[in-house]
Amino acid sequence: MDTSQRREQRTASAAEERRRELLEAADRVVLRDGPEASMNAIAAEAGITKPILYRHFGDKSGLYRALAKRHTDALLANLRAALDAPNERRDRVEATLDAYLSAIEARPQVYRFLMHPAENANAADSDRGFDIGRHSAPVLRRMGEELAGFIAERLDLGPEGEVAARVWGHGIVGMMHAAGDWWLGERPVARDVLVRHLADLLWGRLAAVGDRPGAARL
Amino acid sequence: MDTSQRREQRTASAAEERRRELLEAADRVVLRDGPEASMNAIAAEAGITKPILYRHFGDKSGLYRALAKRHTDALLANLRAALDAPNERRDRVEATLDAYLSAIEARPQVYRFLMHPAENANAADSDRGFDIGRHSAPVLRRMGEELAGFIAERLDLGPEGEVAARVWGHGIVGMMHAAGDWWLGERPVARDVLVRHLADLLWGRLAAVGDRPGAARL
DNA sequence: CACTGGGCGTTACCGCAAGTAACAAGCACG
DNA sequence: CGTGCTTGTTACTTGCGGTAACGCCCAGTG
Repeated sequence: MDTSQRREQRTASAAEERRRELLEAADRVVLRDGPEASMNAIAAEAGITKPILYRHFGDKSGLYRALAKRHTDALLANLRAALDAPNERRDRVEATLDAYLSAIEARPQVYRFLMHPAENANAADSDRGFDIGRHSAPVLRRMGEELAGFIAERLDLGPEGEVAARVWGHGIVGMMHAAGDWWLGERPVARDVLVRHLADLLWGRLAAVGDRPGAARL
Repeated sequence: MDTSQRREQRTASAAEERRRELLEAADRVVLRDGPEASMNAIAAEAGITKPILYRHFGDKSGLYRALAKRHTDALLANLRAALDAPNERRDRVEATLDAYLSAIEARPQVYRFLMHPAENANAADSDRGFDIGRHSAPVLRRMGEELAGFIAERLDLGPEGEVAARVWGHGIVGMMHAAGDWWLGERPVARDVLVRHLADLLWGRLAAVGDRPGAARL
């Protein structure tokens, strides 16, 4: 069936094109109204109605996952570039922190969408309520895994190196995220100051610094 | 109006008692069904109907905030105790990490409830969608602030000490949270191993460790 | 040419959860 | 007794995610 194959290809590529358009419409709405945007609103922005969205993405979390993937891919590319530069280790760490913080500072709406926790579509947990764990946003998981792989590959951590790298990867990402979230809300200092303090923390200053002179109680 | 005062006091204390009962019923339901429990289910568990819940707590996020406060208070008390012990700094840090991880390991349902992000009742953001920042769960914010205060009080961080302490407080809490969340999901190692790796990270091992021997590209 | 199948699109609906209005009963106090 | 407050109810509205059932168009086929 030659003709039918061609037909399939053509319709398939057209469908993908359509899907991209729908994603872009969804992106506009989500960046305007936040993650609580309704499917109706997204469909309206795309000039269509709900059932089409559902045909393309299954359900809302499917749409949001597709949307999050795009932004996450872009962000990860930035971070990888910063982490992979041929500098001193400290410089690379600072550059990576700065890249992340620049991203969330420049596009807080994207940040908000990526962190909002409505994209948890696990299939095999219905019989028992045991979907504990996995509360960080997928973007954080991916960043953590990525960084873990990088650490395991580049650093000599000896035995237990695999586990240590994973702990460090997720831990460092969590540190960056929490500090960034706090900073984004209050904005008490300039970005480079924040970066320096975080790098200091990672560089062991917590262990090196002395007790406070006047601290009577301890 | 002596009698009316007494009456007020009595009814007030009775209302508080009732409120406690309602909170305990809500707690049972939430720990059984997860944070997506419906107000109907909670009311049923308490043996009443919805409007009474709304009279007591305003709305669902009010109820959840009251519920979260209890658990957060308890958790913070534990952490404070671990952090305040008269040991070496490293021992105290490890004890605190272990206290947190023990808590989330022992009662993952509580953890799940505390981390779920449905308790965001900000009042002054309706005109513009600018409630960016503040995506971590309130429990993380509180832990971060608490730790920041502790650090600022005990450690001699020189100038910029206030800011540095806040960055570190939120950063360390975020590190602990992210690593704990990952660990709780996969459970690849025992708790004390995780604690050691996290403490190593805080103690600057990231800076101290060498490049991997076979790492050609760099 | 008539015809038929499948993708695009619609309207109209279901179920469910948050939140509210309006009303009923117990009970202390004047 | 009756008045007012708290506790409680039923029954509703609104808004969302998700779906069923149907119309349209148009490429290929006999």
